[in-house]
Amino acid sequence: MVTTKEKPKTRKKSTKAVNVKKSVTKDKAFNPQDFELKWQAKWEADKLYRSVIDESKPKHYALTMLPYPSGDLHIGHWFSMTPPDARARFKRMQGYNVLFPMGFDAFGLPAEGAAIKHNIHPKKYTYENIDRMRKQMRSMGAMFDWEREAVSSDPEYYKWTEWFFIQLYKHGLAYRKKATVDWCPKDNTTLAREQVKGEDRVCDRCGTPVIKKELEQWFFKATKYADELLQYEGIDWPDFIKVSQTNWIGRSEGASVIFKTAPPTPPPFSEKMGGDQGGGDKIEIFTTRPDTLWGATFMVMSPEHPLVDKITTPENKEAVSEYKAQAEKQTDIQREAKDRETTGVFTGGYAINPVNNERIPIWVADYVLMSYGTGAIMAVPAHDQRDFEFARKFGLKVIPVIQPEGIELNGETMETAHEHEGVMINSGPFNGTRATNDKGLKNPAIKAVIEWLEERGIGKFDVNYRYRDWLISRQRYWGAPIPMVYCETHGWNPVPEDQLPVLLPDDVEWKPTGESPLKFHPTWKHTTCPIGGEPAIRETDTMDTFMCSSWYHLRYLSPHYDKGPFDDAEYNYWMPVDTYTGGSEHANMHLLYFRFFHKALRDMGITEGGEPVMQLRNQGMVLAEDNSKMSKSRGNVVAPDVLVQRYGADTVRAYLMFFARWQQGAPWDSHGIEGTARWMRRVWTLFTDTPENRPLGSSETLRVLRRKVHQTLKRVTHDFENFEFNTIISSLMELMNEMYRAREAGAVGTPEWDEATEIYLKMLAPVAPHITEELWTNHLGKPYSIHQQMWPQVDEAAAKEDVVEIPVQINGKVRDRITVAADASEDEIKSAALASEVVKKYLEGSEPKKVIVAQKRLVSIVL
RNA sequence: GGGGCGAUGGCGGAAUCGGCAGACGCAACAGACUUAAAAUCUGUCGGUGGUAACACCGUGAGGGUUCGACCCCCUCUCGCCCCA
Repeated sequence: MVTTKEKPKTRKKSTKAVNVKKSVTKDKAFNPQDFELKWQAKWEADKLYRSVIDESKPKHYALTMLPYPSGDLHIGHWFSMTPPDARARFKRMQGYNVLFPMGFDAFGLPAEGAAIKHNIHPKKYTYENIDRMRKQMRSMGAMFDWEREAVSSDPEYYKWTEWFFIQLYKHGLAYRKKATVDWCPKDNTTLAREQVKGEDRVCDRCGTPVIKKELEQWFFKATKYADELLQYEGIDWPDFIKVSQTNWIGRSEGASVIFKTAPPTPPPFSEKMGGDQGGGDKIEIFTTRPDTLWGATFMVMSPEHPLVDKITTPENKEAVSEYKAQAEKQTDIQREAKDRETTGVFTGGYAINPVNNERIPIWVADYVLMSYGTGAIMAVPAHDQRDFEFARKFGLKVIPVIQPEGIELNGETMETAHEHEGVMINSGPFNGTRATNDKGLKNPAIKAVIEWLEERGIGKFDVNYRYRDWLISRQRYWGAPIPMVYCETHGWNPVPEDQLPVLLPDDVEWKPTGESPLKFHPTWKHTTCPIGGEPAIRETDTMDTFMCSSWYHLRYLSPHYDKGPFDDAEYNYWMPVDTYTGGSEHANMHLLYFRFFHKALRDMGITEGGEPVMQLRNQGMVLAEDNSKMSKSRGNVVAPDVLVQRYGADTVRAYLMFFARWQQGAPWDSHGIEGTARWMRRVWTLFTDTPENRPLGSSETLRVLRRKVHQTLKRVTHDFENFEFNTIISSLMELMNEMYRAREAGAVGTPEWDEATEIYLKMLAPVAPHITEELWTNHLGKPYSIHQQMWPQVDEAAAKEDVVEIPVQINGKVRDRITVAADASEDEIKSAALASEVVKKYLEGSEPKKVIVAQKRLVSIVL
């Protein structure tokens, strides 16, 4: 059947709901305080959320980043935990055996800060905070399995953190090295590269600019996994996290080339020119542009480069050592700042460019950092802007070797470096070779030069990474001790595993001296060598807390297990993590350490599989109402406790799912929650307040109701799966409005109504666990607990519309709407459209040029 | 400077595949109920013009592809994040 609607009336559904007389069977008013605590207590007593291995069910490990016990749960914690809790509950109703654990990342600096500032012991501070936060978390009504709670500062936890360190050490993945490292002068500790942020090179934790220090520290060999960490096959992670990690690892292809130092001064009458009267020391450099080797007119070494002193000639000694001294004092900010003046000094030494045997001067400049590459570079001023500026400032030669099309570069007069494609010139055998803009071996010029270098044994293909090994030592007290012992005779050795854990002593003074507080403990550090029994000294630094959080997902599996870090049976059942949720600020820190750690464990035979987490999703941030960041210091933190007291946990949970796109976040809106609270009240009323003496609803009413129920179910199921929490709530609001209409139209008492109420509560249960349990168990009289019910099945036939309204466009503008049966064919739709009065008017008797029926959703007529 | 993400009413956002832009909610306004207020209920709510029917404009700006673009392509502006 096909009909034409005469008028494209307003599309708004007529909501002329009668302002019906109020009901009679009025239950008590909606008051979440009446039942939220009651149900929380019952669920806990009944162990409703206890997750135990059940081979008969598919498992789902839903992990959410564990919090630092800062003292009070803020709205951001709720935002990061309750929507994933709802999703975990949804998964459970779908028949999965769900593990959704919680714990505390309890070591770390703030506890020590509190110790120094308020003279509270870090342990006391931490555990009091944990107690408070545990209580606050219980008010969320989340399905955390508290019997699996893990606290990283418990000896039964950090025993295994230490154990992992020893395993890494034994497998050559942990090593001690003297290096120039980043030091935060405020937190008085070294930091890993990842923990130094931004242009200003500031400490990730406190925002203080870092300085460089030469220190002997413990590192993990994360770079061993650089290439593997670049592989993301088989894991469903957001692109921006993968891009961020890829950039962080910073793989670049190029060549390492050996330059040799030349004799300091060419002896004027030597017969052995180019021979080995002095000089001949190898200087290895890495370059991503071996195609520009012929244009290398000087070299630059980092002031810390070990060869600097050797090559510096007596006349330049003073200038060089002065320069080195001032460079040492500079922070990274100063050394790497873009706008600062180029500085450097000539060493008096020369190197031989191995491709053309040119003698080129060696300079020292602090823009070359020892920590990047090899600490020395070849400078090609014609094709690198920084080298170009350096050459111009100090009057060094500029030789173009890549000629761009149509322009002739002149080394004397050019004003900027030419960093792009062209044809090779002044490059001996390579003249005329085309260099493209491609990087690495994809660039034919680079590929050809590398082959040539390899044939001659003066260089080879090489890959350089930005990524550094993970510096794990922290000069702080409140962390897991590094279980290593040093003795004069046997050097560094791990504490025997049967002596673990190395316990953190309680009686320590926390003076911010820049040295580890454990160093000043009168007895703690003194021990005996595990090899020879001689007096020995313990490592007094503690581990980076990111070490603790690299394996917490494994401790949840069996938090009290004492024969290993985790119970294999639990591991085999639950791992890997199916869904991991948390903030994206950890892209290059925790999330990278986490992946590295898992790969290392795999190679040590401790676990299987190289990836800990299959699916990762990141929530956005809840900002303050004025769009600024929420922080204690600004005093704009929204406290969930107050909201729970006022609206109930269900409303707070629902509002957090509704008020923003979860993966994006938004500024907080304290008015907005009223709308969600109103919705909850209306749901309550819908179920508890039945209007009487309504004539039984028509079959049309019931069909419309049933259709909406199943359409909503379909949508909600899809949206839970895809973390689209806001539209779950809006669909449920829509369905409730429809149910109010159906109720007024007499649907109550029909099987359709009963189905609607049942499905409604099941869909709402993951979002609002308390109100749904109350309505399900006490008002509908269904068997406890709603949280053990199965997720309903969509009845596709019921969800289908039987008539559809199709807009008709004429020359791209909607001019009419026709109503056709949902199963009308395209031809039927087409003739219905052409039969429309409005269309006829526009056609004025002529034939349309073109009529397109688009997927039975729209008709487009071109005149 | 490089990379990523984003920009839709007063606000948060919706539009599942290139096919009715603005669902759902907040705020606002009007009305019902009330001695009054709150709560609740009803209605209006992108802009311009018009009593109205309706017309035109409208998804950061400009261009392109297409019967048709919030969606795809190019250029630009702004904002946030990461890296230099």
